[in-house]
Amino acid sequence: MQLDSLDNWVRTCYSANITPLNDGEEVTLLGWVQEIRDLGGIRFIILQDREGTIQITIPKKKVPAEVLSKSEALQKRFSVGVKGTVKKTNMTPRGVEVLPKEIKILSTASEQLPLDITGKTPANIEVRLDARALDLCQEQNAAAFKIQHHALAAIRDFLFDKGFLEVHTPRIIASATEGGAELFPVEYFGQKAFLAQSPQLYKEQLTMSLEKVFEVGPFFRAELSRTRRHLSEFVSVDIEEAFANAEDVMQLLEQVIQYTCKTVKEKCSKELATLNYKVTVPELPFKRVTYDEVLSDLKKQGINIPWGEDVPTPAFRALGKERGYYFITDWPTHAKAFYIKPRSDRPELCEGFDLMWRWIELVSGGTRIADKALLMERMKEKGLNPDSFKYHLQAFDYGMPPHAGWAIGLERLTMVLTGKKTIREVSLYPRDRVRLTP
RNA sequence: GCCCAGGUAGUAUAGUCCGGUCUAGUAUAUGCGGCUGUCGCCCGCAGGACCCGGGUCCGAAUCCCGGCCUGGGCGCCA
Repeated sequence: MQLDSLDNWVRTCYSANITPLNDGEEVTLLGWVQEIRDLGGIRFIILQDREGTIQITIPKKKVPAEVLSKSEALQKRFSVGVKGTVKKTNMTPRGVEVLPKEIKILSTASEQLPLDITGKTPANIEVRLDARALDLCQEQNAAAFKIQHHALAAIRDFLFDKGFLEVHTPRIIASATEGGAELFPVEYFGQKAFLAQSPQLYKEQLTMSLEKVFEVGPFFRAELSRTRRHLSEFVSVDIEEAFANAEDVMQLLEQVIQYTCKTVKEKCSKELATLNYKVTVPELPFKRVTYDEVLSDLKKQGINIPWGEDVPTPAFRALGKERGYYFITDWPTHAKAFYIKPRSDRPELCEGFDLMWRWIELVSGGTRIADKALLMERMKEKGLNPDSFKYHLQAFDYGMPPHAGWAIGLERLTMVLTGKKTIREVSLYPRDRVRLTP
């Protein structure tokens, strides 16, 4: 097929911006054919762009021959440009349609698409991910990512306002940041290297100069996880703050979450309606529950967790979904990472916390150890060799301030904000144990 | 790594328990034809599928074994 070139055409507006008030105006629309309804003497083309759809109406006997023949050649997903006149009408739900004066066919598409883009026959997530580029052309599938965009923008705005500096730390590292074997090895000019699992050590070091920092970026975990809330590559929103403790950053966190929910509720009403989901703005402060209290609540339900053990997911589920957002504090020291500060009054407990939403761990954080000797001791208790952390440990010789921080799993937060039950739905191109493409 | 469940047209499903008019049904999508106000348009026609290999049996989508692939739960964690 002979394709048209864009030439000097410039979009005058998105489809969604056209209202009956634009009656009689000439518009240039760029987008895609979503649907064609041909009734014989009249043909309706639904043109879609990022912001929505609009009907192009073609009364076959009243349009120029060129427009008629172009419109006959159209198929679903063809990329098109339409120049035409807005007409107010009571024949469409939106109250407007566009009568075309000129149509350009900018690209074509397969006759049989791998997905039903009208959503009449929804495909499974596996099939959708295999054709992700097309899948995202459906409004309800793109909606989650528009919400994610606004959520992240809100988080950034809030942190900037609180004086945080956005930083970038390495993704390629020489040794494990938190120990364990859950790293992806990479070859680095003949040396063995790894993909970073977290910016933890770097952001801590930065508190002694930049004081309040945050980073948004992908991190990598080579865990053989197989759940609806794990990815091998996920986006982390990390902060670290000098001269702060766990309670300080918990207060910051609950404000960030509240502000994000408020922003999403205000700016994404269309997307939330598309997803048929409601975001509620949580009240502050969030409930704080200690590890011991969680254990005793579970005991009342007949679930006995020996003290010191981590709380298994089924137990969290048993606690009920009416809990919403809540903090769990005062974890056993040995259950948390080596850099989490033990309580000075009761060293078997630590100043680490998790922010839960129902049974999902959304955020984890805490006061960090600022004392080098204690940090080395904790490393050894965790079976880590302090020698492999020498570049990190040396920072503690130069005036490491007391500090605290946390990390939000962006995709998990997006699940909470969109009601999606599978994390792969809120990752554009998810990576998990079995999926490496597209 | 452990434990379940499942693989049927482009997509989504029925059928599998208890083998036989299953020549594998339906919806949607696709192609062709018809229709001047549709908006999940409508009507007609057409093509299109039992994951792979082996076994049992007169006969296998259905039962058995092996393989491959996928989903869910656990653990781990964001």
